[in-house]
Amino acid sequence: MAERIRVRFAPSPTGKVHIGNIRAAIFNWLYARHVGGEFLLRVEDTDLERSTPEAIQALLDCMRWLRLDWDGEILYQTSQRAHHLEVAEDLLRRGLAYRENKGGQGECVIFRMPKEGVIEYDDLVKGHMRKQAKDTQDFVIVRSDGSPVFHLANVLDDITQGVTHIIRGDDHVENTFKHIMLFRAIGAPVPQYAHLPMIVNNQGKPYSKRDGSAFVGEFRELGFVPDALFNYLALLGWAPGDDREVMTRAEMVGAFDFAKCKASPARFDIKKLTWMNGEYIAREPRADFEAAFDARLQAAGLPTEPLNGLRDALLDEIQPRTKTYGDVPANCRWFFAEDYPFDPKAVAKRLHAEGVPALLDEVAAALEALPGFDVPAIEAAVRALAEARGAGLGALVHPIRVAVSGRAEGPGLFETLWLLGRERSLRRLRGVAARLREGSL
RNA sequence: GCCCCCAUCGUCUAUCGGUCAGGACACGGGCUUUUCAUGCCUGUAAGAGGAGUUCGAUUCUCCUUGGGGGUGCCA
Repeated sequence: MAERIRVRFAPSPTGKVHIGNIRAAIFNWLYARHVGGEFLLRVEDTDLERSTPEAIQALLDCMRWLRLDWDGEILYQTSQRAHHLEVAEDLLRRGLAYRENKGGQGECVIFRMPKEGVIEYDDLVKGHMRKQAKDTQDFVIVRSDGSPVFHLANVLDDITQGVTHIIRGDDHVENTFKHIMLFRAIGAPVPQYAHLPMIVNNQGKPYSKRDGSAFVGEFRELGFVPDALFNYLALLGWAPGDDREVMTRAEMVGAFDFAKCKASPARFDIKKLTWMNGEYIAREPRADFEAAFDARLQAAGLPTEPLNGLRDALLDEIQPRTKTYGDVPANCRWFFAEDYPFDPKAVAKRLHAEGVPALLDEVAAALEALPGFDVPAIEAAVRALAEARGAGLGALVHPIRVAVSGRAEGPGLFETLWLLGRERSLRRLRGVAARLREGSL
């Protein structure tokens, strides 16, 4: 019977989870689910300074938000310290490691790397890898202060957890040769390795917070939905081979394959992520959209009920054009509050034109005279007025829109007026006309 | 310096020797006879350079160039 495949995500909790890091988690998860193996979580909390309970909580929140469910209990690396040191002692006894005091920092334990021959392995994404022993160096496994170093702890914990496949960032490639020798020295089977290309910025350097949002929490704040972020990140370095891009979890799990993973770095493109996020939001069930939508309005100090009611009709207009939830308050504030900001560019272009005040008053009068105030009637009235003035529809539509919303874009104008309601529309139209005349806008 | 890796449109990618080098994002144009969004149609845009192997290279090999990673007490 084949051995059950086990992979792991082994982050050190530092308070914030970097997208490059979570991408590694995503690939691990995808692979585990694809092969029906186990996805383990190990918290490498050896840095006591940064590994606070809050940092660990932030990590777990992030995992849950992205629905990266793990199997079994979490292994905390600090709990393995005694074991790590025992093994170091054993390596020492067997002459595979030695003590040395270099630079007067005290004695540390150093692992011996081979002096001749070659170390090689087959990387699931990078192919055959080899390194001459002469190009390697012995390395510290226990610091002079008695604490185990990453290399030792990492390898031992992988043995303890029965990890069969190590899927991690490209920055660990060099460590792999060291780790392989450690596995051998300890007498444990060497796992399979898969090194994922780095996520880089426009300069081709590792993507960092200097390049924009780099932590999962920030994307959450900005109003990206977890499935979109997951989907986008999964596509950085992997493609199913056909032209699918927006995919469900099940589709991604089904199609995932290291043979389709690229070995070259991938640039992070916020524009494409934003597009994909819009795709996900547009397809969300209305209840989900409403929950996120309301939360954003409330956070901005706005009511969740539009000034003129008609909430469902309003949401029909808003949902398909929402790219990120963070944009919600600014994009539809005028439907929920009487005070709404005017975009200076829109004002300059559409309102600061000859005859606009008179036009707005005329529109108001026409709308006021309407027997009923519904979309077809509004449209007919505006069109009739345009014709009477011998003007194009655009000459009326744009100033009206900016007057009632302060912005140059939004739902269709006739729908916008209807959603706003007659009284409010008239008041805004006349109010803006007056302000334009007195030069206060 | 030394070691390792990488290289297709601006970006993410498809192509597993023979393709009009395809798709998506972004950008431009058009239509849906108002904006924005959506949808549909459409345009611009790529195999870093040089050898070699081959009837034939984006694809295989080598070199150069460029980029990235690593280089004994970060992880």
